[in-house]
Amino acid sequence: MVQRVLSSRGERLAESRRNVTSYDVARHAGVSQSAVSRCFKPGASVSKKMRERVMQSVQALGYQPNAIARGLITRRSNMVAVIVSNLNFYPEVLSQLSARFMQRGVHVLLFTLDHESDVARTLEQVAQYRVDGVLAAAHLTREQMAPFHQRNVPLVFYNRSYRDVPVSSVCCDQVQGERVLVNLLAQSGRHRSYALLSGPADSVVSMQRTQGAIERLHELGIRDLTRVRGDYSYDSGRRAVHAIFEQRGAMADAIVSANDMMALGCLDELRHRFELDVPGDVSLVGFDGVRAAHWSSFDLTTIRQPVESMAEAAVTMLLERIDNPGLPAEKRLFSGVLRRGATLRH
Amino acid sequence: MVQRVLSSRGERLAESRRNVTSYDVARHAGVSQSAVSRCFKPGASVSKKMRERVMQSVQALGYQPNAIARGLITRRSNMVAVIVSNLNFYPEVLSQLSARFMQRGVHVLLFTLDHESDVARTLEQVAQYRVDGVLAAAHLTREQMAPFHQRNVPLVFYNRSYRDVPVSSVCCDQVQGERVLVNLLAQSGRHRSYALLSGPADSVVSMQRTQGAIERLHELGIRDLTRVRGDYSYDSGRRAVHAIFEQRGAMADAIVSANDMMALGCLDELRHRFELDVPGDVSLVGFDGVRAAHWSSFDLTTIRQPVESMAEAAVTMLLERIDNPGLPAEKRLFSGVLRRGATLRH
DNA sequence: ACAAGAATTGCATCCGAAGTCAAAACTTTA
DNA sequence: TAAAGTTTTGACTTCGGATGCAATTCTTGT
Repeated sequence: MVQRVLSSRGERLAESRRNVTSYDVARHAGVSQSAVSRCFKPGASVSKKMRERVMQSVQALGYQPNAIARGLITRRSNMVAVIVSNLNFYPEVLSQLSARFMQRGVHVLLFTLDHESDVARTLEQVAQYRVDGVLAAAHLTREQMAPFHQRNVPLVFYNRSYRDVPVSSVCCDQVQGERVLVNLLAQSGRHRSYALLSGPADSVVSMQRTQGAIERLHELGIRDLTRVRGDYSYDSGRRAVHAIFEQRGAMADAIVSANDMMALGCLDELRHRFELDVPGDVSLVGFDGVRAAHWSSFDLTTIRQPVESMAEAAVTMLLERIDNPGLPAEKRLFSGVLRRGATLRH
Repeated sequence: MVQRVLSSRGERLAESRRNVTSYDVARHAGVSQSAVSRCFKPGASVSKKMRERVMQSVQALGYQPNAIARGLITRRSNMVAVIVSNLNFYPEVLSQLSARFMQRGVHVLLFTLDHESDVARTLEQVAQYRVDGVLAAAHLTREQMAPFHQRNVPLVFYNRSYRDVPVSSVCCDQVQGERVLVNLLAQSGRHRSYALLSGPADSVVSMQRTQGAIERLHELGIRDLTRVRGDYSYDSGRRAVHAIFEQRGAMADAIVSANDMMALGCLDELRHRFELDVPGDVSLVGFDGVRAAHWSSFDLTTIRQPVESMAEAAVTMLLERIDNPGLPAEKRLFSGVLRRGATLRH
């Protein structure tokens, strides 16, 4: 009962404070609705006098064009979906993407995925909002991509590439990056035993990094390699150090971590729990170039992903494809930038 | 010329692959469009037979209701705007908010603000998309809030409270948190000189924290207080240590930092540049409870903001107000949780 | 089997802006 | 000044789904 009363009051309120529409403006200015609409279309045929009159009414009434209605008729929502998994790990990526989209007047509908989220349902939602494009920093199966291709919705992946699928992507060259790091470790000539700390089994990025490292270690004829797995988190890095120790019965001379967070965990555990010196006793390399890797407690040797360039490229690629649906898929691969820190023995 | 050809091809494509509409489904199923619409409205009056027939056609044609069109007629976009400043600092907040909104079937239109972004323009965009509500983890002036109040769009602030404005907010009690920290420092009885490291001048949160600390220090009769200012970043924390040293001619016994990031910068600079012992020579406290504060290199004493509870509260408050516009503004204040680390002398 | 009532369905209209096209209002030229 | 050309303007339709209401179908009771 109370509920009813409240909601009816709400309705009355909503009724009285209905949003100002282009018709209201038209009436107020004594012109047609079309005229009002045209005043908001850049490059439309409107006389100065008309534009002034309309804008005056717009000001007077506080009119704001309804982007929803506009989207319906133009079939352009002016929104893109950004799908990210584990937002916590790489906040800079989203931050960069968002800023760049906003700058170009495109709005971001954000979808975050975690292990418990229903990907299918999420993608359904993405489809229902008729976004103009999708930027995915998350893994999708081919079946999940298919609807976008069918509906001709441009799709660009960030740091996920699908070898045999003609879909656009912007990636950092994980394999090459790891090779550079392994080279660096090998060059010092002071490491006999290596440990490789991978990321989650279902992460393609981790797989590529791991593969790059193994490949190069193999080429260099390095046999003493211990492999452990983490989940990209700092804590799993700490645990990994114990796993390595238990597996070998001693610590490795060099640890190659699939990302920075885990590397930092390793570093802390090596120093504070094992009381080992890095780089004196153990060398350590990471991947990503997160902020904390630069902190003076760590000064990690790592490969920095050129996030700014990658974000710019991804945004540009997506918007180009929105404006021009005929463009073919394209994969852009950026090289990571080596950052020499102090976690590597010379 | 090429342009023209391409775009006309694009149009033709778009024409042929037009999205499936409810009319298409209706025709395919031999029923009316209303019937199709009703099948997607929970609790609508539809017979089993009808629903089956319609759903079969829906499957066959791959129909997805157009959320834009629905939003136009229902005046409910089912989207909320989330406005955040400096996304990099508190990724967990956005992550929590996004997950909770998604879980309740509400979509997030993300707006990020930085110092160079045009707030007015951004808010205009928010208004044009007719979002059902706004969750702001950023500072807005009263004038900037006004349009939302006028249009009856619920607005909830995260960690920004406006003393004299009747607007809803969910905050962490900054003042009380700082008082707890100062008490802790004072209790040890080993600190004579204090330094207070504030955040940016335009940050209300920083002001409150600073105020809480000063207030309590004053009550405790502590006179030896050096004040410096940072910008919340790790690097500014490092610089602050130098500023303190220069200002006093010596290091302070205790440093109260307005956030964790700066505290970590201080910590690193104290240890590695000044070669001082923390907590042996200097005690240090932060605020926020970011991940890195827990890392074993730091083990910072800080106040953890209960992000999960706060995000849940903010989301709930906003959605309640969307469903029931009559609800009055409400301010919820959560206490921070003291985390005793190892940066405090006993 | 039929009337009364309940449940289901379809028609018509609406949401708010944009685009088409022809009429109207200006310009320019002869 | 009239004719021809150009620019502006407004009437009307459209986008795709939701909803009030009347028409229809299905129940139920007698």
